Formats: sequence, C-alpha cells, structure tokens
Amino acid sequence: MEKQAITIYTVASEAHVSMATVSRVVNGNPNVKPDTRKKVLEVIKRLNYRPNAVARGLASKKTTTVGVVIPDITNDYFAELALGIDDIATMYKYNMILANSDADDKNALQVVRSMFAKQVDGIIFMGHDVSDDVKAEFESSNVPVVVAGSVTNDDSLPVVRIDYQKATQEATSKLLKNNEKVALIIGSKSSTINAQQRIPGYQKAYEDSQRQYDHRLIFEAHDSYEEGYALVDRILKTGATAAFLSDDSIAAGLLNGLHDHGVKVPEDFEIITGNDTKLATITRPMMSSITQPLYDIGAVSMRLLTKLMSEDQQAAEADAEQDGNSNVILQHGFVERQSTK
Amino acid sequence: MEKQAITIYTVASEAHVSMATVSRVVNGNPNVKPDTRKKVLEVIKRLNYRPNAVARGLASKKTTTVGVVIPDITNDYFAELALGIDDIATMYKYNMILANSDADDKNALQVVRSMFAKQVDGIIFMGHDVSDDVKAEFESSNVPVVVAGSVTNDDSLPVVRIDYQKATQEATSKLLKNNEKVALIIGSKSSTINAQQRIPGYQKAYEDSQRQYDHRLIFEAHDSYEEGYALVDRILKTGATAAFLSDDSIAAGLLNGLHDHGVKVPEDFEIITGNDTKLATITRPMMSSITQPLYDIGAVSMRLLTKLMSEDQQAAEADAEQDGNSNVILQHGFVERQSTK
DNA sequence: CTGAAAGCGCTTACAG
DNA sequence: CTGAAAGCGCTTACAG
Repeated sequence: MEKQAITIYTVASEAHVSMATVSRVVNGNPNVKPDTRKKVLEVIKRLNYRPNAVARGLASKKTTTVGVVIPDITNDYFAELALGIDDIATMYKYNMILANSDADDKNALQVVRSMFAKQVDGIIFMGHDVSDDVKAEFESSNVPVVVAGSVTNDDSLPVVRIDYQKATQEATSKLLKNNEKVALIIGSKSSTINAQQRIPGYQKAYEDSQRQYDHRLIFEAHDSYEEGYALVDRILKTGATAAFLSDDSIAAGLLNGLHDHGVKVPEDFEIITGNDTKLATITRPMMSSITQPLYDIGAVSMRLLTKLMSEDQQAAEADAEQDGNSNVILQHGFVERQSTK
Repeated sequence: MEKQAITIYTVASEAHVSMATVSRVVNGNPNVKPDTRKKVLEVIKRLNYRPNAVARGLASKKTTTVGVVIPDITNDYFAELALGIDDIATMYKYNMILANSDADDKNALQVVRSMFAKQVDGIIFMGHDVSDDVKAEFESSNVPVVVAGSVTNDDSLPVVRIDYQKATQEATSKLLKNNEKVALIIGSKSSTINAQQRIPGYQKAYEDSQRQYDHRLIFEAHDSYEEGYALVDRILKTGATAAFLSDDSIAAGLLNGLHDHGVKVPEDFEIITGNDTKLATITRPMMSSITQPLYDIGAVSMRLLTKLMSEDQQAAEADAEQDGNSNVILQHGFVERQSTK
C-alpha cells in the first residue's frame, strides 16, 4: 500500500482553485482573497498537506538549506560555534547540512562539492585556510560563504571572529610578567591564523617587554588532549615556565601532563588557554583563559550569511558588491582562574 | 552576469547524445557503449558539469540525505555518535541534515517535520523518548528511522545501543562492595531508558548484594557540569559515599564539587561514570567508567539505516517487515581509573 | 545500446 | 485576486 503522496495538485482540485493559488497561500502571498485563503487552508489541514521542499527548491532555486563545514564536531570549540549557527539557522527556517572535514583538504573539497551539488543557499566554513581547489569552488559559485571563528588565506571571504593577534599578545604579556620564557602552542605555524595573527601577537608581546622572542618556544600541535599531554617534555626542555595555548584540549593535556610530571601549576608553570570552552573549568586547576563569545561567533556568522543570501537574491547581478568589509570582529576578554599566579 | 548553469541538456547536445544517455553515464549505468561513455565523459569534464542533486531528488524520489536529530551537539556523548554517523554517511555518499532538538519535544517535532519536508531518505534519532506527535510523524511516513544511543518509548523503532541495564547493574555492584549507600544519578526517572533499564539495573545490584535499595538515593539531573556540581550537598546529605552517573558532564561536576567541598575521591567517595567520553580522562582524578563504543554506535546506526533505506526501496510494499529484531546491542565494558578504590 | 517523452511537485511570470 | 502554462533539471519506463 504505497501511501499516495498528497500534492499541491490534490489540494488545488479539492479546494476548487488553481495550483498557483494554493502556492500563494502556502507561501503567505497576500494577494489572495480571505475567503479563498480560508478554504484552501481548510483543505490543507484536512488533507494534512506538506509541501515538498525538494520540488520547491527546484522550481524556486532556493533550498533554504545551508552547508556547514566543521573540522571536528567533537571539538568543543567548533561544537559551540555550531550550536550558535544552528539556532539562528532554525530561527530563519534554514536547515543545515553539517559535514566534518577532519581538517583535511581532500575531505573539505568533497564536502563543499557535495554541498553545492545539493544547491545549498550558503555555506559557513569553519576551519583554518582553504585549499586552492576549495577556493576555486567558492569563486565559481554564486553562493555566499562566510568563515566562522578563524581567518583564512582567502581574504575575499567575509569572516566572523575575534582579534586573535591582540588576544595572543595580551595573554603572552600577562605571562611575560612572571616568566622569562613563555611558550606559544598553536596548530600549524604556516596557517594564516597563526602566521598572520598569533605569532605576530606573540612577538609583539615580547617586544613590548623589551625582550627578544625565541622561535624555538613556538610549538605546533594538533587539537587533541593527547598531543598536549605528550608535549610536556619538549616544552620543559626549553626552560619555558609558562605557555599560551590556542586550543583548550591541548591546554588540558599539557596541564595534566605537567601535573603527572610533578610540575605544579601555576607555581612552577603558568598556563593560559585560548577558547574558554567548558574544558577550562573542568580541569583542576581550572585554566585562566582568553574568553570568546563562542556561541555568538556562530550566531553572527549565520546572521551575516542570511543577509548575504538575501542580497544575493536582490542584488543578483548588481555585482557592485564592494564587499569591502563584511568582516566582523567580536570582543574577546580574559578570565583569571587557577592556572596563573 | 548570471552564470549560465550548465545542465544535463547542455552536455547531451554537446555530446550529440540524449539526456537519457548522459544520465546513464553519470549514474554508472553499464548499458552504455564504451565509446559513447568516453565521449560523454569528455564533455562533462570540459564543461565541468555538476549534476543538480535537487532535480535528481525530485525525479528519483531519493535525496541521498539523512536527517540526524541530536539533543545537544555540545555534549561529547552525542558529538561522538554524530562523528560515527557522519563518517559512515559520507562513505555511503549521504549528506546529513543535523538539527539540535535541545531535548525538547516541541523542537524535535519541528525538526522532524522539516526533515520530512526536505524528503530525507532516513532519520537517525538521538534522544530519550519521543513525543506522541513525533511518533505519529514517524509512523505516517515511509522513511526508516533508527534510534542511536538510547532506548525510547517507541519500541517499533530499531535501535543501536548498549545494555544499559546490565551496565548500570555492574557499576552499582562494583560500588556496593565498599559502600553501603550508592547513589544513582540519571536524567528523568520516567524516561524509558531510566525507568526500564538503569533503575532496574540499579535495583538488581542491590538485590544481588542482599540489600534493600533506597529510592531517595536516585537523583535526577540534566546533562550539565553545573547540575552535577550543584548536586553535592543533596547527595552528601543522604549519607551516600559513592555514585554511578549516567552522564560524564554531570559526573565531572560532581567530582569537582566534591573536591571543592573537601571530600576526597576516591577515599571518601567513589564515582563511576557512564559514557567514557574524553571528559573521563581529563578530570583529576580521572574517572572510572563504563566504556561504550561511542563512535561505533553512531557508525552502526548509520549502517543499519542504509540497509533499511535500500530495503525500503526494494521491499516497498512488501510490508512483511517482520521488523522483529533490527535492534543491535553493542558490547560495553568497564575501565578502572582513579575515582574508585 | 540509445532516444523520445512523460513526469517528479513545485514556482513564476504573464494575462486577465 | 486568480488561473493556464511553461519551466526548474533530472530519472524512468517504454520502444526500438
């Protein structure tokens, strides 16, 4: 017994109106006589008619679906952003196609391609830097893309983020007060966010304190607890007595690793972490941290995207798009907890 | 300058074949002469033709998209499951529409409705219990649904999970060895997973040890660190000296709360947590835990769903569907760490 | 192995 | 305020 799908055609004939009229009431078009509307609404209700979004998407060229590429859904930082994105998306009646890129360029490309194939109306890109292939995909499409919570090598893309340079500078400066050698622990040194923001911020802090920074104090690590934990020996060997870490998982790993090596935090080693996810308060000692409006970064990104998507619709060919500065920099802060003196 | 979309029609005319033939080569249909295939493939490449998945979805009634409802994307437990789901989905060329339900029935209903409107081929439902409305949605659709990582009040739904009753029983029994009063901390007492699995398991453990359980030792809490932290006083007041908690965030909260109240874990209070997410190893002391194959629960759910989706296609009306037992129970275990003696 | 044609379920000008 | 008709970009029998 195949359930016979009831379509706009069924409704139209039951209500003795045209499909166009049914379409109008479904879409809230005001140009419908109240009586007609009422009649149609009744039939819709009686038949429990549900518009087919796929058909609508094909006809209207709008899918009310956005693509969200996330490096790792199990990383609290990105998960918080995703929560903000989802809330706003839902508010605007958008669905989100979420796909993990594993921070891998090959995956990211596949993911983006498949999102375009599905005709998403926009994309939120979380991740550091974009491969040439992905950049090409973005450029050859008319679909707006916004970068959330990072800064990439593609500066034609609008981005919502904090001032990573300043944040890094501030954290490093704080640490420099009580310590001669402050380590910086980040992802890839060559990624844009690190090369152009965090490392310069780190250097500036050294300059501010009239000291020369030592590049050997800059460590690369993937965003995982284990890598942080494994870093202990190498960091200690440099004589560093403090560290700023861009990722909370790594920071938690380092913190616990230090403890297990008998190094006391903050007495013998100070730590400031970068994202203030819940991890920061779960560790003992709790970690002092740069604070970020994580949820808001996601929410603002999605809001910006909705704006771009509707402009896209109107402006269409008005390629004026002086896309000068659709970038938005949110405020960050600092919270002192137990991992600093 | 609207970019002129290039469609299957463009390819067909450039290659001097019919759209049907282009469709065949795109879909890997073997009934195409090698020469023809080659010619078409060349044109596709030259034009950089990308099939429109929306049109395909409308015509074929398959969207290669699945809906995933998740109570809270920022909860490590669900995020780990989602990772497994996404990996397998990607492997099978499915995209996933991910939506947070906030563990709220109203939201879940909206979310599910909008997934059906988007014509998803299947749904993975994470969450405890399903409202009547949602159940009705599920039943009135032909779309297969699988429940991942819980057990719900709708036992017509296939589910992938562990044996929560046994796990709870084992954990409680362990704790009962050194403690007279062992608390059980769960979500809602009336949810199916708790009423039919965890509470009975808890009681059995008491029976096994020839003791009478005290229902006042069963606490309800939402899955958050803060609630766990706030629970300390109430739990201590009962005289309990140990607890099994179903959620790691709550457990971490309790653990830290205990510490801040000067109660030593495990010396004065033993803790076993339920999900073995990364939190369990980040806290100090690290938490002993029931272990679960989190990623696999997600992966197996998705695999099961793909199976159901293709059966659905074939069986179609063969409603035989003795849906006897598509349930799959994965193995759990236990890992001793530092929160137990 | 290949093509012509209908159809998927909507929306969108266009007329009136 | 309403309807007839074309069209969105594919797939799917059906014929041959």
